[in-house]
Amino acid sequence: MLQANTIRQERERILEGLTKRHFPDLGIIDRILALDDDRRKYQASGDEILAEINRLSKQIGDLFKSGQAAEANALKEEVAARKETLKDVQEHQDRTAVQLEELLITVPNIPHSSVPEGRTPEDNEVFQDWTKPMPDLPPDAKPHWELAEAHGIIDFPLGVKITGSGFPLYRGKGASLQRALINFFLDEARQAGFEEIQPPLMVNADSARATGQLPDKEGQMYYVEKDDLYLIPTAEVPVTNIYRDVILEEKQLPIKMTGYTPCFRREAGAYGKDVRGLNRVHQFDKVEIVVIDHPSRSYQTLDMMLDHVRGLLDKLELPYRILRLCGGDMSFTSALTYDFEVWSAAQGRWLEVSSVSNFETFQSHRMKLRYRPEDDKKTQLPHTLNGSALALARIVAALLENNQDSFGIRIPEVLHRYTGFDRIP
RNA sequence: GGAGGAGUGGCAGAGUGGUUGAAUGCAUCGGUCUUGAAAACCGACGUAGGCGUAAGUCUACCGGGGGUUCGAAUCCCUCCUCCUCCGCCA
Repeated sequence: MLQANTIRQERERILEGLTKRHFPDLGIIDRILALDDDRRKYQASGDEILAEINRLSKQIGDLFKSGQAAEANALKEEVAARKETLKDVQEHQDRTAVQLEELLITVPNIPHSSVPEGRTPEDNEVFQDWTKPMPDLPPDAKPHWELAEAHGIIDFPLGVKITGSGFPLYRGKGASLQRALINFFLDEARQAGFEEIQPPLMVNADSARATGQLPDKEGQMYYVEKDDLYLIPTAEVPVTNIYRDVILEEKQLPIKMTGYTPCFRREAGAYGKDVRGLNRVHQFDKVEIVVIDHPSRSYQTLDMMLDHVRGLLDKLELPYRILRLCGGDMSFTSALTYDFEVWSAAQGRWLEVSSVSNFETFQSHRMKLRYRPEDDKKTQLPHTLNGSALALARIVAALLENNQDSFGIRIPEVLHRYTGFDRIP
């Protein structure tokens, strides 16, 4: 969420940013500013009345103590009159504050200057293309869902039986491969200085709101009505919320965390070839990296995170490219996002396996995360960043397809010590 | 799930209706002293919002929300969390 103050001070930059996003309602900015003016006006007069009431109350107390009950009772009536006025002012103030909040929460983050123009995924910029050779597939190459079935490592129908579509069941070497990838990703993150976190897999509404899932992505999350809890769509939600309502010391920055969790996404209404096999599922495993850093360093940190993800994909020997998302395709909360896509050779398509973003102060403001600069008493908003490192299901899809030969599937060398086998079957 | 108790500043811990945003101790920061350090002493030390160039000043906040009252950390209602005992249980 943007701050009303920022909008007032940088109105032009905000308007340009929203234009780049193709945000349809630029008029909202001036409506916000008008509401904010109102809010301040109401607060000023409300505070003035409160101050007067406080003064009178003290006088009443003193009068009672010195036995002047009649004078005290006269003042009581004055207070009562002021409270009538106050009630009216406060109603206006509250209503204005609510309206302001409702508008502010609908304004997306302002894109970084490097974000390319564009409306749709086709407009995303290929930031780093794959220039090395693509996998050499056998003539009878199969898509991963057929390979998975042929080798008995993923059972989609069983997932349907037990739960429903989009909940794959991994078994045998398929299950081991999942576990191997998770451990590999976690070890790499730990070696890169990220603290490992095992967070709750359900969050309350406050947490979901803080990272921006509520209210804009409500339909994306599974909701447990009886306990008013949401299944997490990504570890980002619980892990970032560790620092909700926290004031950090500047020297604590950067804070680097990683966490493995299953992720649950409803993906309502999605069917067809895009969702075959592991391409899009309701439950998948992901290792997330989250960083809270000083605003002056956050874009270097973003580069560091890109390097980290590059390293993972290099070690897994998967062909990948990096996209810089255009203004129209970026998520609501992000200021700059890079997507990693791996080549899934048998399907002949790129699959998104990681999204690495800098949210600048958008999340920290929304969740009241601040830091205290060393040379200043006034708290500031740090930048928050996160990225997948990595999302499993599609990595597995690409791995199966790209590494198939006429006899089976070759496991990348880096995973051998985790799987305990080097081939499937 | 049942019964009882409790939630106050970074921590500990006073405070049951009237200069209490909140005593005191610890921690932290600045200073004096010291060759240096420690100790001792002096001082500072919450967050957010409004007004103001600033100094400053006003308002709100003692788990969350609501209420009583001229006035609430203090009384009432409600929710949440923690502790103890019982029940259940990976």
